[in-house]
Amino acid sequence: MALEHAILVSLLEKPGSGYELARRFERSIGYFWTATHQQIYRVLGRMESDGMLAVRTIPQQGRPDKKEYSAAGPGRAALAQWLHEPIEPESLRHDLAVKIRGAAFDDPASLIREVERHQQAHRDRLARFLAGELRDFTGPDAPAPLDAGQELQHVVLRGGIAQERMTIAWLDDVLTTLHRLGRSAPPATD
Amino acid sequence: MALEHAILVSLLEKPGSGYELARRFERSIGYFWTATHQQIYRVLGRMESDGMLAVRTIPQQGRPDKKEYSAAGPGRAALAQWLHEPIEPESLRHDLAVKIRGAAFDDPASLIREVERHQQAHRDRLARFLAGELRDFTGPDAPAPLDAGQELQHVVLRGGIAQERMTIAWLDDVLTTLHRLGRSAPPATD
DNA sequence: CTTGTCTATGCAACGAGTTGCATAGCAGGA
DNA sequence: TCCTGCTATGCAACTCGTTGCATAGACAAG
Repeated sequence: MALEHAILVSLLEKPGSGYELARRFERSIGYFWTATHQQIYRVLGRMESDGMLAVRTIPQQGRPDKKEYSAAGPGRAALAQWLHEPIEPESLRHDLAVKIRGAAFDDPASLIREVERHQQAHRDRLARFLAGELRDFTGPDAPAPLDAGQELQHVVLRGGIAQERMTIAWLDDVLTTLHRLGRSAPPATD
Repeated sequence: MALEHAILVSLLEKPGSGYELARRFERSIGYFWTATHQQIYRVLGRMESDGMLAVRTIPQQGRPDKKEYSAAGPGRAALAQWLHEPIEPESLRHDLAVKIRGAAFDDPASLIREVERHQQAHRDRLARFLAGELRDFTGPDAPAPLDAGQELQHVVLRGGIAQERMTIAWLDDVLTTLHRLGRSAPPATD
């Protein structure tokens, strides 16, 4: 149920349309939450009919009207209430780990390419995160001093950076293990 | 759709009932995947009717019969096929990060307790992972040398350990930031 | 001129995951 | 004695998330 709250946070940071929100979820919000435009439109519609959001319809030429949402009083109050409720620590879901463990019943070496592909995706994501950090928080064009909201955005981004670095290092460990098993052990054929 | 595959991996490692699988998902499989008994029973039923699993009914006294599942030929073949298909790198879902960023619109200091609670949960999980590593892989009672399956289980567990260590360190960073904002900045009231 | 991409919204169907409840005997502690 | 918890399975109702599709004009590249 945190998608609602992620949307509220994003709209408090800056009002916007469903389409704009979807693009933010590909960028900065995407550091810690993903959502497709479908989910976003559905949840926005529900929140609007629950009176959690204010809407302003902006007519446009040659394209559908833009509906700009903002988090009005009730939405902001709902967010504040949620912030004071305890939540459960995350549970893990890691498909690649399922594959790694499953490789015992196939050829471990055949997974090497897949692991390398994932590692490259994480390297790319790390590069994007570092570029964003430089642009928004630590580079010469960044505002100084940062306000509280920016400090909090920065510490969340540092979490994403740490996550990617850790994952890249772990996948090195996985690759070393797969290479070692490929040399010493034939595929399991039990 | 990876729950099916996680179940297949677990059943290949050792056949068992739905109930036993549910408990494995609280332990070793839980390093990288969680599932409740409801999900497991439902998926087991579907896989059984699809002929992916072999079932053996074991009568018991004073409790319902146990249905012991094992991954027969078709199930194993399906797993092998999935292992050779590429999958998408994980997308992140981190409720606590939503809260941290939302704290800009509330009192940052009021989140400190919640973050500390999460950090403690991660410390506990790290302790469980380290105890499991000692028991199964690096301690005096562990088998030596490890076979390929055990090596792969170990590298997955090392991933969990690295994840928990990274998270604990990041939450230190978050706490430092929240304390700093609590001292210097009043809650946003815009 | 056609193909593709971007803006902007939305429906429909499906599968995945959560929560509450139900059955039912057996064992152990307050 | 009562209450809690363990083994063992399962139904029902719900929300969340994904995928495919549809509309429709603007604009750029080939």
